[in-house]
Amino acid sequence: MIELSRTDSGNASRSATRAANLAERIYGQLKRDIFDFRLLPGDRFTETEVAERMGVSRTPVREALFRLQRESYVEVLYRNGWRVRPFNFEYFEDLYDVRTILECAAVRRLCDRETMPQQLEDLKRIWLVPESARLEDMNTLSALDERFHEMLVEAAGNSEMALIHHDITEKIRIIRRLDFTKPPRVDATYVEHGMVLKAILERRPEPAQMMLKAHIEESRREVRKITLHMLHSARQDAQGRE
Amino acid sequence: MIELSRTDSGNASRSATRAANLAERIYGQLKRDIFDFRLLPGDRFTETEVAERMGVSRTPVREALFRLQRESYVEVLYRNGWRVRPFNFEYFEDLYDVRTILECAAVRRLCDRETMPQQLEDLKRIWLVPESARLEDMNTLSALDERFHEMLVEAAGNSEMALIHHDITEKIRIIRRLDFTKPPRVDATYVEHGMVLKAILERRPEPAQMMLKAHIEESRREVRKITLHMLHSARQDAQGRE
DNA sequence: GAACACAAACTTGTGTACAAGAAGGTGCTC
DNA sequence: GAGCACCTTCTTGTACACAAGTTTGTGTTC
Repeated sequence: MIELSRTDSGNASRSATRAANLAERIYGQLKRDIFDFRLLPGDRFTETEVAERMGVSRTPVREALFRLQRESYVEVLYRNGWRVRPFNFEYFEDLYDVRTILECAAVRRLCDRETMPQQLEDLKRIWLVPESARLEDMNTLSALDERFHEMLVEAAGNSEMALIHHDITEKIRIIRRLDFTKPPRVDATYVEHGMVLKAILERRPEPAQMMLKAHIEESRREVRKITLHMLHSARQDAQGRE
Repeated sequence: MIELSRTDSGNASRSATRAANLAERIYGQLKRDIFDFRLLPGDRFTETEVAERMGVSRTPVREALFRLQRESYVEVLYRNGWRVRPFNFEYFEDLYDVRTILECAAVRRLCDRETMPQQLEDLKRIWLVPESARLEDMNTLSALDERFHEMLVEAAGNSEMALIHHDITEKIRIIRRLDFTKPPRVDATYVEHGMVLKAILERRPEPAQMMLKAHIEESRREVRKITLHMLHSARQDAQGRE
């Protein structure tokens, strides 16, 4: 089976299961609420409200909220409740840019190495496969795509860079998933990832960076188109529920 | 007077003054304790201990500690106290690398612009001065050096990149200050900053990046030498006090 | 009817009490 | 004396009570 593990201290989908402490569980739950648009950008809520809904006291709720605040998902209004941070497209654009910078730097470093790290082998096994062996499940692919980019950076060997990149990945996941709603992008992803990998293995940093950049740019463009529509319908859903 | 303001939500030296809430004050105080080696890497302590010393309850102390944990200054041992994270030189090396990557990317972007942002003018007024007008106070220079690099990144116009770079700056400040303990480095800093600025203003990205890289590398080398000695004597001081 | 003062209802910030669990010392057994 | 079980002590995790301050609605005045 494919190994994709990571220390992963902030994954919204998994942190709920291993609930070492309440605060972490609340953190995961809130994050998922935001990601699944149950809590919409701009929505206001109070600590007591969350505490009652989750059946715990305010203490762990506050701890979770402070973490989410630090990660800029929510903001506190002095003695006046909390708010899910409104969508800011410039924010995501900026994050995409930083992501590109870091990944390109990682690729450059990889090409400079004489021996390739294990991660590259793992990636080859996943992405350099015949067309018939390509996966089709959107959720799996979305997760694999994330791991492709993260593992590239991890392979470069700078843990702090990998950590920062991981944080960015977490932050843009909320809109990035939308990239995999259309099948054509799936095939394109296989092709583009494959080309990047080959360029790295052939130690050709310039083409590798260029293709990686183009690939991210393509995905970003796709997401940009979908997000507005998505947000709109989520708002309508929410109104329908009221 | 020179304007160097920044939103700056985590500066150890300033956050204590404007104590909006206790948690922030404790945060600043603890950070300063770590920076000034009153709390040494590896030192263990408890929440109650800190709370009593600062004359507050555990609640704001915990909030402050969680922030410091997230910024990887301290770590919690499950139901067994807290510890100042032991010095890890690889950690600082990695951060220096990421810093270099981000600043080089910023410089590249700056060179691509047709009009230069205001920040560049400010930096010129500080660093492109005759030798006679150079400042000599180490603390001021250390702060100005930090702002030079931060402002370069801010000038590039990507707020998220600037934020990440700012976080890194905060994290390496504890050892970076040591760079300004020797006068020769002061002169070198003036020369090197000046050269970088000129190269940017002349829209020559390659030399600009190379010089910036060399400058950071030089500073890193200097710090590397001093840190070990510094840490050693801090440990001896601490033992003498016991 | 409009504007202002006031009070009631909430909200977060902080302090405190108690619960769950880890570590280390103490006494017992062999 | 060595090893083990137990218990005390101390730690963080959580709940809850109260303080400080904001908002909002209501009543009064003009």
